[in-house]
Amino acid sequence: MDVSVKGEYALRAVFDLASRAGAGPVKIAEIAARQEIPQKFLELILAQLKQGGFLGSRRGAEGGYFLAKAPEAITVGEVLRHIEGPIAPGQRLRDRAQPRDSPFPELWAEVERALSSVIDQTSFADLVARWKEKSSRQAANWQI
Amino acid sequence: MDVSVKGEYALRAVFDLASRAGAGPVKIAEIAARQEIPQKFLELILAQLKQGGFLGSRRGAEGGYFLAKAPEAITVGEVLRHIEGPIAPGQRLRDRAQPRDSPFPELWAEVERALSSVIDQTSFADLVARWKEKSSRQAANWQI
DNA sequence: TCTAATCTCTAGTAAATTGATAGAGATTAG
DNA sequence: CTAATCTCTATCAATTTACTAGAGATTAGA
Repeated sequence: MDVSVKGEYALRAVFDLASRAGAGPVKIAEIAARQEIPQKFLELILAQLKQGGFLGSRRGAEGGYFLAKAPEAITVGEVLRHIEGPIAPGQRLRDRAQPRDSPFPELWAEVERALSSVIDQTSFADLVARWKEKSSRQAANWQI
Repeated sequence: MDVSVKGEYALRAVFDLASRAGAGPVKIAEIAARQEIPQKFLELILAQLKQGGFLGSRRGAEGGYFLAKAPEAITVGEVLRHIEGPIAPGQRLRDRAQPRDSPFPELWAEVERALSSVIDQTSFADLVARWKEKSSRQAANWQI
């Protein structure tokens, strides 16, 4: 019921790119350093995110990765589902037998709705906005 | 981000006992058969649930397991957390480095609140009530 | 007191998943 | 050309997951 390290790395990477959207390709090595992600591991994750349509890339010198869509158009839920597979609980036993009329499928549906109300409603533009908000408040405190 | 098979078995077992609350000990073999859980695996799960204070047991002939509290006093969240460990996301990297002021801790907190609003507010008494509701509606349909 | 029925405790284990690492190849800017 | 990057394929150790095995302890009832 938690998010894998890989999933969290993926979110951080997309966030990193979202906070630099429009400024050209960003090198894997830069993202790895800033977000403290093992570089070779990050390479695999970025490739998977590209294959999922979230990122674009350019090879060669001055190459790197960039968002394939606007930050407003990418949600946390989409990225997480693409990296982690189905997020909803109650899936592991869905193929196996389950006793006739159990109350659990309904419960899992409720859980999924609750989860979705957060992760599918939060875009990377939202995350960047909140992060800038917080940074500026901290800066204000420093003044005092 | 899903519930383990073990976790779902645990919920089913507690549900099974909740739907028979007050009627004396229930044998592992019965629960295993009704809920379609491998018996030897279920034994371990029930022992863990007992150790968590959810169940009581009696050994020997006519022995079995029973709820240690009223069904109203046991929530899905409690059982799940006891079997699965922390349910909240964003925990895997909590010890390792994370970049200064990231927007994710706040996001994980939101996710946890959303999750909690379902699993910590749903008791096994609720589950049994919903299940009886559904059963009686189905019975009504059969009449027609 | 016997005995059959149960829970209990300790081990073990095959398969899958996780979180990486290694290195050669393809592509591009300058 | 060449240095800088992304890309592709393999490999791998550690951990977790979902079980199974079997002997031991306890209890109800005859």
